[in-house]
Amino acid sequence: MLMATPAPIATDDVEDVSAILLRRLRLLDRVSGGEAEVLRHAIQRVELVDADKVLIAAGTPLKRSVLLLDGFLARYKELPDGARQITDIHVPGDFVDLHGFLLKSIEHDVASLTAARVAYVPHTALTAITEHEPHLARLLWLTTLIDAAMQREHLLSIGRRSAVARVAHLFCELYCRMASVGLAENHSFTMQITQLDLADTTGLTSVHVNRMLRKLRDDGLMTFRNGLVELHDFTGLTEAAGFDPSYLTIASEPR
Amino acid sequence: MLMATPAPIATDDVEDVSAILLRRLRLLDRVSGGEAEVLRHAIQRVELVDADKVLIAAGTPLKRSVLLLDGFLARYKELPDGARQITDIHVPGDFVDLHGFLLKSIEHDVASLTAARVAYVPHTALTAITEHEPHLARLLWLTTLIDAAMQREHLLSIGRRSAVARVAHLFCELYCRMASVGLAENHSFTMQITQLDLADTTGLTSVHVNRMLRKLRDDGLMTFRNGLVELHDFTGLTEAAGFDPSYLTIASEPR
DNA sequence: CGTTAAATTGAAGATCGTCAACCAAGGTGG
DNA sequence: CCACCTTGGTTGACGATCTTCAATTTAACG
Repeated sequence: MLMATPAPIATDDVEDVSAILLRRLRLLDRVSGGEAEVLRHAIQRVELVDADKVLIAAGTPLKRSVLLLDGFLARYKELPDGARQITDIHVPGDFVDLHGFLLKSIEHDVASLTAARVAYVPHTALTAITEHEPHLARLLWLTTLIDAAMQREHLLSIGRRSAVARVAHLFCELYCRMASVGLAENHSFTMQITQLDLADTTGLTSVHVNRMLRKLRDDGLMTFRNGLVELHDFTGLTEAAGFDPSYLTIASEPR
Repeated sequence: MLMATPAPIATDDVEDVSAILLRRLRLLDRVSGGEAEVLRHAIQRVELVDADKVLIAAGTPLKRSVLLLDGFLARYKELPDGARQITDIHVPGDFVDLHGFLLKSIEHDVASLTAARVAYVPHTALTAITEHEPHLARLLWLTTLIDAAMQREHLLSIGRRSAVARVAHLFCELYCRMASVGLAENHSFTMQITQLDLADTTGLTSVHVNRMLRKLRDDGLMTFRNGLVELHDFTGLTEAAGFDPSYLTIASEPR
């Protein structure tokens, strides 16, 4: 993962690039060697992007989709008055705008929250997968459905949870997602995003997020400082959040 | 559609049953005669349900998916304290829990808001479509992606819009969706849901929804009484809502 | 009619936002 | 090398929006 202190990043190791996606898909179902090979060939180019760059502007016609390898991306919508709502925060291994494959253009922006490394998959390759690899196609479809499940949990948070619970819930979810791809352990991970990003995700103001983080810190549940997330009392945090990860961990049955 | 005053409902006209889904899909792309035939055979049973019935409880293993023919269904999540958040309101023609096909079980409940008529599609038929009808499979996938796009707009509403705007936006969206399947015209449609349902959708209380409806009525924008929705000043309402329907009307390109 | 669910309105209070000031850290240029 | 500039974080005071509580009205229905 990208560190606060610069770390060497391989930019063209395609083998490694497909690995994180495979790891993700294999949490959902068996992926055959042939399918893995098809995925490997579908991934075209690797690019580095700085923090706070718009990768995809709403409405742009799309011919390829973005796979996130390192760093954090966000999808968000904006109101005329400038208010921003982040609908999804993406972690490495996420097929960020796979839905753009069939939507042809997306109605929201995609931007980097931190420096990031991404790969591109042309839509022609995805069409071919739906034509010749139905099982793999179902798995890719499934990843977009899990995205939607996370959006629904997000709706529950913003619509019905208190401000503290929203912030706590977000970190519970991010920890689980990071851990599932091997980027978090011991209830800790690094994430160089701002409190304003958290506010735009939780539907709060940065001022209020700051107060809620302070409360969580005072209660000994977690800290978030300098991009380091530490969940000191994970059980207590999940209770404060009303967090139940079942929407993330899908029962493993053949698809 | 189901009326306040009972209307005759055909319960076994399978031809008619596939028609509303076809109409929906044909808004998105060309559907061949062969594909239409496959869909017709995929639809198995038609059932009537009363208002306020849980059709699918969260976590139940699923072997079939629900197609809504008449009336209104909702998908929602609940908090331990009983607070409810509706994530999606479904209108006739919606493939309500198509995502249950690959998720195998869904993490939220599906219930009827009004009396409704539904049809079932077995998952074996859907698997067959992904195996033998890739283009049709892409169209079905696309409908789940449009659901997710509506959820994102919903997130923007709850996270960043004022209470009046949220209510106004919801009715703008429902009108457009009803009109697209021929169930609304002249900026009016019938919908026998309660103000509590609206509250659980918009993340407000029923008391506050009531006040916002009053404001919209006083401003001459719309009325909602006895299940009759009338958008007296649609332009004004879209302005109050910040409504832009582009997330619903997908550019028609081959998929 | 009597009963129930839903809508309506008022009054009071809590949560969260706004405004404003200040601090800390890191980068830049004179 | 250090002033200074920018970005992000922190805190307090105050106010607005929305919730809560409660009472009353309306509508639907046997």
